[in-house]
Amino acid sequence: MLDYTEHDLLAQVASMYYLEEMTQDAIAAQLGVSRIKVYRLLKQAREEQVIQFTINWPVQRAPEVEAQLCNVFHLREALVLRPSSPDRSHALARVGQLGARYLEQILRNDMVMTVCLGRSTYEVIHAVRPGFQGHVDVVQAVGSLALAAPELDSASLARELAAKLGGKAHYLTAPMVVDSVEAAEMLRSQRDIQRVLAMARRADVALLGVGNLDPATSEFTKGGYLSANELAQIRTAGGVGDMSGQIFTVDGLPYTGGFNERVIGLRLDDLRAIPTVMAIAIGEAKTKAILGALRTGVIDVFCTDLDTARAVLESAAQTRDALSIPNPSSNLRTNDGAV
Amino acid sequence: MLDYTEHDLLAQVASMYYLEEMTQDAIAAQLGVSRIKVYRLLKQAREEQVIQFTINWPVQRAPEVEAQLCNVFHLREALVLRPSSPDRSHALARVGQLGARYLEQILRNDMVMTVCLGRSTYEVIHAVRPGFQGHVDVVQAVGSLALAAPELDSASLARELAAKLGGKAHYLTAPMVVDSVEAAEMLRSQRDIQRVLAMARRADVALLGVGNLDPATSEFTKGGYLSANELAQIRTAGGVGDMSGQIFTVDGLPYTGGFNERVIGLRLDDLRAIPTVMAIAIGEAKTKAILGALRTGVIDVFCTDLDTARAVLESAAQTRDALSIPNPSSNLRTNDGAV
DNA sequence: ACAATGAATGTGCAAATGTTCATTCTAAGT
DNA sequence: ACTTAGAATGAACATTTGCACATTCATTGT
Repeated sequence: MLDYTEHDLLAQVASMYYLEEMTQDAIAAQLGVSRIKVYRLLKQAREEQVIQFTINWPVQRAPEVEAQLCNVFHLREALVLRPSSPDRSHALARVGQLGARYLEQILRNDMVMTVCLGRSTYEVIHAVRPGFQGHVDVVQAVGSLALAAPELDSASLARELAAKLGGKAHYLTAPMVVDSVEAAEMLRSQRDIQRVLAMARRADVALLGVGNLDPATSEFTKGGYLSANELAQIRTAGGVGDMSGQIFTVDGLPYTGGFNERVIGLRLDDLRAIPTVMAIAIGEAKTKAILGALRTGVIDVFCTDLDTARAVLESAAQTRDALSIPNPSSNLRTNDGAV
Repeated sequence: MLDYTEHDLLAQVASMYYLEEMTQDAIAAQLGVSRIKVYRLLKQAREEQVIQFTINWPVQRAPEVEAQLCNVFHLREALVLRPSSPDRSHALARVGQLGARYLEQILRNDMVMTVCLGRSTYEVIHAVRPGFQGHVDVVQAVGSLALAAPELDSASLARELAAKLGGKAHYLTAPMVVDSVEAAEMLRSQRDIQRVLAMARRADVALLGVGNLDPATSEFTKGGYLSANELAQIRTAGGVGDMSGQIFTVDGLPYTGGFNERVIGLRLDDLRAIPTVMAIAIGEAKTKAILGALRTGVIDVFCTDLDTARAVLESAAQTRDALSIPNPSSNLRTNDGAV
């Protein structure tokens, strides 16, 4: 961590350069240091996120679709980004920003958050702006995964978010998945882990991504915890996606094929008890996974883009038709999502 | 205002330059435009605040002093910045940031804000980050002043803030001060002005600076509405400062020498009726003005730095001693500030 | 005491950026 | 159709920035 005077100097220099638009030479002269030093301070300021660049994407939301999602899946809030540019490269970053703004608005001093892992979660956390008034502690919701991209791990995410929210990070010092149920139980009985899990359960807000068990992209396979084969088996047995490492079926029921028990982290029931669970996911490839996730009844606030939202609603309607529930008006509260 | 595709382009370019750290040449090549165009888009992106630089100052507050201020002046909240660097040049910017974060936290969708003019107000508004979830309309609390720095005028401040909060700005199309009471009444009876003033009175949140009637720096003299002489007279007659153009005495009573009636804007009584009035002021030169301001009972939330806070508390204690109120423990609610 | 290691600082140059001015395009008026 | 004001563009140049490398400074081990 950065100590007060260092941090203050970085802030000072960054402010002069980026806000007052002074040249590095001018700053150097005023502070009585060499220009190259100013250059290095600026570099450090960016690295340490003492200065943050926030892009204000033009956000257009889709209130009709948001209302539909809320009705069909009993959500408290849905945030649907209406995309414009054909270029989809920034879609996740923009949805992340949408989620981050929502988060910023609901957080209050002394709340506790819990986060899991993944790119969606990362994007939200990254888009949260520092300078929060007050302190929010952040607890890891699941164990750590040896990932290709270490910044996407739940531990680093917890750290980054805690730094932005002026609170402490609490780490779950365990792997996300272990080899046997016994090993998992053993770990869970450890004092440290018990304490952190208990804290996570009492969190005010949880932030989750939805994984879709795709052998090509799943963090499970990348981390070496599941082979492509095992994943395929799980999918055959009805698993469609996961949140916080907990796999569920397309009906939103926990997967019973014996994987979830080996995960060290919050269970779906734990999540359901958290007052505000916010989930982010985009991509039509994730349609089934998202459908299952929304039906678990875990999610209170869901954040996505228009294409995904439409695909999910479409898919939900089809399933409903297949179950021959008559006339499912989107204005009536149906019971699909409840568990 | 910026239309969607323009805004999107600016965001795109800004993201490539500041986040992905591409050179202007590379961006130009990828988008198929000239480098110079990219340069201009970047410039525009900064001007329009499509990209924003947020400095993460290590903010240290002074809770003891905050509590004292709250007690002595019956404030709902006091925000006191504990300064570190001997360099005071950034003090106002940082106090502004402190105020802005507080604002961001209390604002809710569909609220209405009202703002006056001045550098302090400007700093707060400038530090408010765009991307607010929802809409907040902003109403001018006082008429416009022909200022040296037009960006400090209430009309431009209202515009900037409204843009950031995704709402409409409502302008009070009148000068701040007119030559006679009759002229003022005439103006106030105009439909337009009546409407806007009524709206300002019903605002949920007001943002004010505290002026100290210093001939050298007062916006009144700069705007040509008061000569240095007149100002001196007002000070002799007991006026110590102003908020929203309304002058008050060190006891927090409205100044009765006949200036306030010529101002087109919210009166102190109007302000007192607004649920949340936030005021910002720093500088030991403003001690007396701030003391009077706090005693008007108008202010709910006060934002300043440590030196100023101490000076004001000191000054308040002296006045109390002079009035020989015994044993003014700071833990007891005294009655100084009430009007 | 003396080398050795590594962090902090400075130099010089190539690359990137900002600015000015002339030119081209656009569109509205006569 | 021609003119003209004003915006958008681009070329050329001055300034600023980033970086590789050299140097100094402090610290630790022998």
